[in-house]
Amino acid sequence: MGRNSCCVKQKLRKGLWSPEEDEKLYNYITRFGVGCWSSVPKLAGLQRCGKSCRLRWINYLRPDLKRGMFSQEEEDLIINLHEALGNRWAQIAAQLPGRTDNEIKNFWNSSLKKKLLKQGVDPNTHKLINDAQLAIKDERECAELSPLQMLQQEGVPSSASTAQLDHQQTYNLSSILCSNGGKMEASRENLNFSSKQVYDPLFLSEFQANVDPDGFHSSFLSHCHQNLSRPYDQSQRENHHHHHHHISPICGFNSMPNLTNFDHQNLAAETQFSHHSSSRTTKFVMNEAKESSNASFQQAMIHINNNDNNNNNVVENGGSFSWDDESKLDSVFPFQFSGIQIEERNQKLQNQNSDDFATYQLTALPQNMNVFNDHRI
DNA sequence: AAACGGACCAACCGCTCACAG
DNA sequence: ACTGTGAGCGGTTGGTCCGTT
Repeated sequence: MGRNSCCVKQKLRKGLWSPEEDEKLYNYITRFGVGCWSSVPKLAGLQRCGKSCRLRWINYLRPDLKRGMFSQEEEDLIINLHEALGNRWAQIAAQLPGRTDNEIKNFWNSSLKKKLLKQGVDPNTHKLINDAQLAIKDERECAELSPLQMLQQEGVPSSASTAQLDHQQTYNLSSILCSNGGKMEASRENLNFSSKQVYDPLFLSEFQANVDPDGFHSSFLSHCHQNLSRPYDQSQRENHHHHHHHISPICGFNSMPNLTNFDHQNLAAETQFSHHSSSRTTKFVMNEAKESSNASFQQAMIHINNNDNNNNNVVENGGSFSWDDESKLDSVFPFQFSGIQIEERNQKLQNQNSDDFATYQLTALPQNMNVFNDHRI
């Protein structure tokens, strides 16, 4: 007998969110921020559990969400990060502003996995399917071969399409290449990540800090209100369709995401939280590795950097990464600190020698609950 | 036209972790 | 040290759409 979920226990609503529910949650969060998720549904007038509200906000309502198809750059980054991090979707998502872990996870399971398999790459190990045999081979021999030679040796026809070969070479470089020591391969197992749970100290507190004093993102809401008259089913269907074709024509509370680019850009500019969270999380990951002086992790990151350099110049210093150069840390990932975030970081650096972004809390905003008491739905 | 199966994705579930008391 | 609670994460499920037979 499994235990009942919180929703069952409290006889709360489950399933898809209605536009009205979305509107309530959106209005509430934009006005008051998130104090404690478990109290949000009550205060927002929703028959949902806090968990469900949190998920809805993170995966759908957050105004900084990017929608539509994953770009080639994003796709490459996901594959590279997955190779280094495994199924740590939240950490992967932290490097892709505007994307949620759920979105990336779904994309991976429904698309990328198959894509890699088609290319003869095991999506779990990121090695060529035949690499089980390859692993048994003398590592020294492996170190002496170029990736291309190895692919050829493994029976990958030299007539394989250039694109495919390039892809394989790129994504399997760290798997195939053996460094001089023969033990520098970046794999999930030897990354030796801290088992400590990594919270992306998300947008929430930052969002709260950026909420319009009037309590509304007027551009977003006015746009939404214009569209609220759309029949739910109709808009849902249309959106589903459009989502597949990567067009976000309207903005309303439907059960599919549909922020327009215009809205997204405006709101992202206002709030900036995903960049913030990305940087923090990146810092955390970096510091974890830095502190553990784990060469494999560093190698993994360099590997990612090198690939990114090859692909789209995301990183500046892939070949000569140095942990000691704090200023370079920020350039390792494309999402920079900005504004208040820099101030915050500098303070941190001053206060505690720059080494502890992991200690950032997801600061629950309105500790003064009177704010909530004044709120009537 | 109906049935079927696959793809996609939002949402749920159960677990772990952090933290306060 | 222990316990309860809330937050967050990753795996999984279930609903919907669409293409094929």
